Amino acid sequence: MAKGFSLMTWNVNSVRARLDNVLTYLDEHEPDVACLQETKVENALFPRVPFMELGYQVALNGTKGYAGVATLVKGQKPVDVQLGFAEGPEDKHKRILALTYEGVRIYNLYAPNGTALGSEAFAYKLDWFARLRGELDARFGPSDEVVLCGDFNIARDARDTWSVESMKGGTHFTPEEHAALDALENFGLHDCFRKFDDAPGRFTWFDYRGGSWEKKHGLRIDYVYATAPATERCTEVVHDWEPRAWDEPSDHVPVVARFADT
DNA sequence: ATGGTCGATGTTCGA
Repeated sequence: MAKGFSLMTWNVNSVRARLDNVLTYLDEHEPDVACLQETKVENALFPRVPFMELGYQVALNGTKGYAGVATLVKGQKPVDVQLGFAEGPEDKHKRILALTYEGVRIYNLYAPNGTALGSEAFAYKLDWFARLRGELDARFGPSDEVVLCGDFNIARDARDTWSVESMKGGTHFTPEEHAALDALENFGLHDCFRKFDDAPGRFTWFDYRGGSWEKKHGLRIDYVYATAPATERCTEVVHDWEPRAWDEPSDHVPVVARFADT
């Protein structure tokens, strides 16, 4: 018997710049676990107190001014916290934080952006996904309850772009990135949102530039992936566009999933 | 038309 819970993932693009928005959202929605990406702050300067006042305990993997993830757990101490990859060279960009909640291993992920085709950063992105698949192989089986959520910086298929044409020549929609995501899925992971909704245009990110939000020109790059037993427990995944319309928004929207009792 | 707007940092960079 494991208790049901709600899981939010949100790339907040600086937790300090977005503090009021994030606190407002957590206060209204009270997710049991909240995975934040792009916190852009070293651990010592993370604003722990206002989250603790909302009842959250905080697990941090941040660095100065760039990238960084944080996982907030409501009313419980974070269990079996892992920062970065389990093995091999350090994840120096601070993009991974895993913990266990109600029997589920929850990975909070901020995949590398990739910057430009042919760049070192693009090669690093592909290698990062390969290492992630390797870690799953080494530590879990597809019958374990594992959830990977966060900003994957890849649009999975044409429905997840506002225009395939606009993606040409850039990152986030290349054969190499799709192969990397396929390899991850082939471990035995399911795209939970697509269990409930197969429509195009269900975006999670809208560029600050060029009036993308007003035109609804976005991408779906934030995901909740789960192994089969966890996917069976998943009863809902919502992309909440409301905070994208608030003042001083993140360019990403929160994604909230619900997992049932077992 | 290779633009544009953020955030952290420092007079650019990554996204």
